[in-house]
Amino acid sequence: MKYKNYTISDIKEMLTQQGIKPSIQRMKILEYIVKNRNHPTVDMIYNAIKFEIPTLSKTTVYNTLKELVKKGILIELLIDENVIRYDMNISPHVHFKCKICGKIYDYDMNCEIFEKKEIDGNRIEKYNVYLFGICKECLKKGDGRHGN
Amino acid sequence: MKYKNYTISDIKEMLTQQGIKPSIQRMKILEYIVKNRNHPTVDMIYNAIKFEIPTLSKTTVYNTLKELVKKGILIELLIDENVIRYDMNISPHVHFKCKICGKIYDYDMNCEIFEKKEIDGNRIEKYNVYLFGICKECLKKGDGRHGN
DNA sequence: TATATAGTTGTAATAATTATAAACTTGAAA
DNA sequence: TTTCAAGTTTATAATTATTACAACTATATA
Ligand SMILES: [Mn+2]
Ligand SMILES: [Mn+2]
Ligand SMILES: [Zn+2]
Ligand SMILES: [Zn+2]
Repeated sequence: MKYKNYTISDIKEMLTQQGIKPSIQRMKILEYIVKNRNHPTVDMIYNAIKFEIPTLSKTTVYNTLKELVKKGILIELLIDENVIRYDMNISPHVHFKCKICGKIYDYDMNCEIFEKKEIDGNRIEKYNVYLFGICKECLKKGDGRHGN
Repeated sequence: MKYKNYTISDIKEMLTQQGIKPSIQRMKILEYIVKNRNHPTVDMIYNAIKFEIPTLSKTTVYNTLKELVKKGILIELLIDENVIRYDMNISPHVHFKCKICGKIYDYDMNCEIFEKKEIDGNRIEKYNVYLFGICKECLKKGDGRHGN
C-alpha cells in the first residue's frame, strides 16, 4: 500500500477544514499518525512526542484522538484486547496482525463486503476486518521449528 | 442462522471431550452461552446464573471463559471498545452491530476472505469481520426522523 | 481417614480510559 | 495596552474491565 505524503501544512489544513484549531499539540499528534503508519496506541503517540512538547499531557492525546475520530479523520482499531489503536481513515482496507511479532499490516482487498450497503435490511455504515496469523518474516525465522 | 440444539449432556460432553472437568459452574456458564446466542459479556453471564449458583464468583466466569477460548469452544468478539463478548466457535460468520439498539446479529456470508489461507505470504489462522450501522428494526422505528 | 489435586472464591492489583476542575493561551473588544 | 471570555491544556482523581493471588473447598485416591 502506498500513501500520499503529507506535509506539515497538509496537516494544519486537515484540522482547520474540520473546524479544529491547529494547536501545536494537535498538529504533532496528527503528524505522528500520518508519518508513522504504524497503527499506534495512545502511549506510543504520547511517548514519541513528549520530548518535543515536554508539558504534554496524556489527556490531551486522548482528547485529540477522540475528536479526530468524531470528525472522521481517524478510525479506531479494536484489534487488541486491551488497547485502542488509531489509523488514518483512508479507503477501506484490511488489517493483518501477526501473533508472533505483533506487527499489524495493511492490505487492500477488493472484498465484496466493502461493496454492500446493507445486509438483510440492516444499513451498513462501517466495516472492520481483522485477520490474525503468522507473518511472512516470522514464518521464515521459524522454519522447521515446531509450532509454526 | 439456525443452530444445533444442545442438551445438558451435550454440554457436559463438550467439556469432558476437551479435558475440562464439568463442574456445575462451568456447565452453567457454557449452557448460558449455548442457549442464549446473544454474544454475552462476562457480566451478562454472571448476572444470569448467580441466582442458580449463589456462591458464584465473577473470577470463575473469567477463568472458565478463558479456558473455553483456549480450547477452541468459544471465540472472543472485540466488537465493543471496552468489553469482551463471547460466542460459540461455529462456522465462520460475520457480526453486525446496531449503533442504536446495540444488538449484535449473526450473518453467514460466503466471503472470499474466509477462503484465503494466506495473504502476501502471511499465514491466516483467524478472521474477525465486524459490520456497524443501523438495524432493520431501528430503521423502521426511525422512519422519517432525522439522523437515520 | 489422610492426603493430594483441582476448582472456586473474595480481595487486591493492574491498567486503559474518562471525568473534573484548575491553569493557561489566545485573540478580539474596550 | 488592558481586559475579558472562550477555548485548550494540564494534573489528578474516578471508573471499570480484567488479572493476580492466596485462602478455602470439594473430590478422588490410597
Ligand atoms: Mn491500517
Ligand atoms: Mn456470532
Ligand atoms: Zn510476525
Ligand atoms: Zn437496532
